Amino acid sequence: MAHKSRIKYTQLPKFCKRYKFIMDVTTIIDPLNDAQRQAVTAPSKAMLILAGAGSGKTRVLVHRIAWQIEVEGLSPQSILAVTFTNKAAREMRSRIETLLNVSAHSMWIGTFHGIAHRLLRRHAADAKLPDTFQVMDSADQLRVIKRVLAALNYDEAKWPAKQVQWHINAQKDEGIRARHGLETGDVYQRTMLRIYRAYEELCDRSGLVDFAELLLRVHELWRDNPAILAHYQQRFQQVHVDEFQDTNTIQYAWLRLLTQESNNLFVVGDDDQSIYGWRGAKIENIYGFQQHYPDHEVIKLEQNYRSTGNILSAANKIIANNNGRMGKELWTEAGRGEPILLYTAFNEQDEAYFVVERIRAWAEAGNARNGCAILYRSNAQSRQFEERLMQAAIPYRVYGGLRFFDRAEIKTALAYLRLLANRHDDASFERIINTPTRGIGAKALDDIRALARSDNQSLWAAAIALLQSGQQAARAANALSGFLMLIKKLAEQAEALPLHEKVKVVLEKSGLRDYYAKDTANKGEEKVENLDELVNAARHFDLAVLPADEDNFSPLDRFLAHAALESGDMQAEDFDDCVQLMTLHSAKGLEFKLVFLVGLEEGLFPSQQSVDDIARLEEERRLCYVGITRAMEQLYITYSESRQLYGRESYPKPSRFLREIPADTIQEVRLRAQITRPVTTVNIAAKPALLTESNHFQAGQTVRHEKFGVGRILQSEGEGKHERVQVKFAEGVKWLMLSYAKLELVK
DNA sequence: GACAAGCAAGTTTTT
DNA sequence: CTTGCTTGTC
Repeated sequence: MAHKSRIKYTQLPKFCKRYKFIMDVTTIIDPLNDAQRQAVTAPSKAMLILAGAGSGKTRVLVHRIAWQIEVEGLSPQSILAVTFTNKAAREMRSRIETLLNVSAHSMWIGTFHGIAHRLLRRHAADAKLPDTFQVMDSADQLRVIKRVLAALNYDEAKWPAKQVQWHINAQKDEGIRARHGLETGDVYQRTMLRIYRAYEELCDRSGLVDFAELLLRVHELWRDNPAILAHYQQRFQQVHVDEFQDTNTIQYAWLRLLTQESNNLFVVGDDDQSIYGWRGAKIENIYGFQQHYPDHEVIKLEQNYRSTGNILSAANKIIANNNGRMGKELWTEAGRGEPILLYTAFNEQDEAYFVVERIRAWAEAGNARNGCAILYRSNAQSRQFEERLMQAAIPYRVYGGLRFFDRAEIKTALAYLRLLANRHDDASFERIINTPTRGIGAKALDDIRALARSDNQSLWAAAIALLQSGQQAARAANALSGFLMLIKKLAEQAEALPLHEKVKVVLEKSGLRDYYAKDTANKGEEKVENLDELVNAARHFDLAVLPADEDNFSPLDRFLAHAALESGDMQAEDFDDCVQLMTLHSAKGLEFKLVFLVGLEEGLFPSQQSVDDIARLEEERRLCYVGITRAMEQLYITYSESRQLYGRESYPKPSRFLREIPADTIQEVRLRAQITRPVTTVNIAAKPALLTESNHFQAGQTVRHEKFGVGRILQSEGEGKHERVQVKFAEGVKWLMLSYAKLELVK
């Protein structure tokens, strides 16, 4: 494909007139600052955009793509844009549509996995996959691994399935196949290799593809089929990547194959926000990029449009403690804003109490609750905040729970559908052969498995063979034949129906819906509702205007792929007016007017498992940087002097990250005096306990606690709701909040 | 096949 | 302390 003559657009206004889309060009260019504009209008070559938090990275991507189409004259089909999450892909697509006022559906905008899946569907045969291949999510994968372990007779206690899964995925992420492994390693290596091999065989026979496999397969497809690779190299004139610092080895290898001829790779990322090293993301890819594309250009986006000066100053100072950064300093035209507020809690309940109290006041001042977030390092921390919020009757929403498509009943229903799509899907076969129970027990299943293994065939084929052999007892044979007939009948009945009718028929005729309806003990009612919701989801799928499809997906295939690849989608709704609770990891990419960064304690944040390793500690620091830069107007940071951990009281030290915050950006909240006063970075840890005359309790008094028994008050501090006392009980010294500990004066 | 008791473990998560 | 999972019993 011949390249059109290209003009440099650095001096934009002069050239505008040459184009008929003058309006569009100004809408594309005008809202950008200099660095952004430079990135958007750069000629086609390898570009690395280092985009700090809140510096408009999505804007640059969106405007860059618009620029390519409107000014460079590229057709939408020649645009590829890759993201990590479906949410990011959706947002990019819709923003392009808004900006250009055209449909973007002919552009390939999607996740690495979504795009890989699409490619594999198109080139299934060349990728050595059956047309009917199905995508497994990680729960499916875990089940398959458990099966493999059982088949190989490995003790699950010694070889935990989770660990095996982690190992296999790590291998695939590095592009390593089981056949590449050597038998020479130690027992661990050899065993893992054997399991990996058996797992690969099973997946191949069942037509199952896990997430890592999607990427690896596409890499191999392109590597081994130069004609196919050349086709896509020519088709995609511009390749855009979001969150480049999160790419792993195979994803980057895949991008390089695609762009090695034209160097047409435009990546946006932030080394300071790389927080997924633990799951294979290679921050090194940013450095690799500079070597692999020698003619690349680097543009830094450092102007921040989100946060106040104080917040940015703290973020800059903290991240400056990391080594080997690309180097970047955020700045803003906005003023310094409010100081960051630091609260030292006595225990985790006090911490929650304080946070919720501030949220209540903030909401009462007329702010929308969903503009406010509580961010924590680990999920377990959410509980006390939830309890407090519930007591205060403040609606809240916790991110990261069980997702719709991950629910057991949904997975079972999907297994029926998958077996209809592909009879040799062993994982689905096993899941549903006796659910609902139909008298097929362990014996029958063992026989089927044995036959499948000896004849190297799928469980479905083996089941038919077993039945025909007539070796089973009449009862078992009847049960098995009943199951096979059921699937055959379902397939016939559902054949011509629209998707949602298919789902409905499957739920009814399989007896699955009845099975849960009768199960009153285990929230069966809720499960039935979920199953009905699945029918609904399928109906939406039917109604959605599917873009004219170049690929040969059946609606059922699409639906199943959607369930595996976009399982998070259904929980994204329902924002309402809720306080947002989430981990720091899930907060990446989001912003809130008011942010509470809680639990800044050594051992918790940074996490205990990370403190001995510089690389991991630096990732924790980046996580802290991510957390701080979520805040737009006001940031609170809290830590507790005591915390219940695994049923034990612990007395953690304040997080080292606190000491990295410049003193002139932060103030300590002093409830007792109802004022805030500046705090120096040195004395944060050394907070003297204050001895005060208290309303009811005084040092020296003896009190009774319903759980700890009788004790003596050592000291007290705080007033009103925040009054607390330190009491020496037989089992130790405790700080108690008078507002919840029901203390009784003994004398 | 359902249910209870016993036991071990206990960051971060998307696809 | 909690949760989730395996084990054992009816």
